[in-house]
Amino acid sequence: MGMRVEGERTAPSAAHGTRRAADRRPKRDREATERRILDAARDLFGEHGYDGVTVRMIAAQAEANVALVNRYFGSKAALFEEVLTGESVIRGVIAGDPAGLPRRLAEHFVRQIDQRPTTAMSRILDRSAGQPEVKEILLHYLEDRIVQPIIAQLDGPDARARALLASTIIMGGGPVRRLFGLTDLRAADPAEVTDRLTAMFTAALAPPVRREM
Amino acid sequence: MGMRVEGERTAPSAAHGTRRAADRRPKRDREATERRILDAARDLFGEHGYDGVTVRMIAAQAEANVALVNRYFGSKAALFEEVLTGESVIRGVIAGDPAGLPRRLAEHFVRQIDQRPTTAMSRILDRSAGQPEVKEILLHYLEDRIVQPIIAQLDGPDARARALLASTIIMGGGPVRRLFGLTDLRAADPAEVTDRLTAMFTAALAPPVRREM
DNA sequence: ATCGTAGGTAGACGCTTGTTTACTTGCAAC
DNA sequence: GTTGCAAGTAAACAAGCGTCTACCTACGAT
Repeated sequence: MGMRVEGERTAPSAAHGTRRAADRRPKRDREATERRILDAARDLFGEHGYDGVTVRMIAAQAEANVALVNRYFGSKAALFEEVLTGESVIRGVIAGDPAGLPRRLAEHFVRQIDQRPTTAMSRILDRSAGQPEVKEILLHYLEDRIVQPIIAQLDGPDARARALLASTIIMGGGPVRRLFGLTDLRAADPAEVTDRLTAMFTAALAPPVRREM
Repeated sequence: MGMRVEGERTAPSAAHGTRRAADRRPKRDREATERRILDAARDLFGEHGYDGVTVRMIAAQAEANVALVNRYFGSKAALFEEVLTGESVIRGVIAGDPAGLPRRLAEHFVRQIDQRPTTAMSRILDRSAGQPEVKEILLHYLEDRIVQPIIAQLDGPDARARALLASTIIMGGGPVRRLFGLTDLRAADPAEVTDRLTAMFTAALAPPVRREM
């Protein structure tokens, strides 16, 4: 329980002041500790969201002292921001030819259903929008990483509104997955689900058809 | 600020033990107090979600004492459940002919964008799934009020998966609205947005087309 | 008038949160 | 060795949380 594990540090981290020897791995390695904290934070924030995670949980999973979280990262919110800016999987999904964007988004969605350890990102989004202290952080992330890149690929009017409709699907996936579990969605044919989602994203993003009234 | 408002009670509440006179409105009216607490809870839970609301906030908005919240409703979670079971707007939206279901859902979505004091429900859903104590409450609500009614209207295989995809849109609306505000979505033509959402819901819910492989 | 009781209140309980303050300890240079 | 300093630790901080207990007080019945 309260025992401290000595082994299994991850990397030499050869930048401890004036370190010269190659394999020297000190028992006290700030860089490695920071990395363990960051990894634990990414893992836990992805699983439970901002409010669902305490700094003590992070410290425990990182096998580090509670005080180090704030000492190295300033505050819980700053650590959250650091985790967020480190994530950039969705960027590669959005980039590409505009015509294939709906299908790429759909495949990304399905991919998150299939593989168990999902990219922490989309799971962070839903449950973390509570406190005003992180709302701004989240807003910036979504704006820069999702909405604006999508808008850049859209032609025609109301590009922003269309991008927000697509974001609705993206952000709704988290709560649904978390509440209902993945088994129900996994039960269906993946190709079928992908086609459906592609159609949904297309409906959200496609240029407006001319309407007579 | 700390002053107590005497007037503006809402109803006579003619069931206070052996009350006989019609218009007698006591300064101490448990029924009215319960109603004020319930209204405040519905309002605040809808605005900030379960975790974002404290019983002290509820008591303050209801102009009631903090202890009364637990005395009358048992606990914060129980009050939350009461609020949830009292909401049933979405039920009327889902009921009707199956062919028009996507459009009814879309119109419901747009309606929530347009009118400012939205039905508290959909705004409660997103931010409230944190603690296990409410997860089950939420799950039951969504299952009984949304997923199962939708499934009942669907033909063909994978009805549950299709209903969950539609739920994704429904549940994604909350976070998007809360984070990005409504102005961006309101800026677009409502009829256009409704058409888009109808297409999105249709793509999620329609019976599968036969696929050759 | 008075009295019982239900409605309402103030305050504290125990707990958890994020954060900070002293303190100890390992490690490397001298 | 001894010393200096960064890394790490334990314990407390103030604030906020949901909840509960002991106490007032208004009001209908007597």
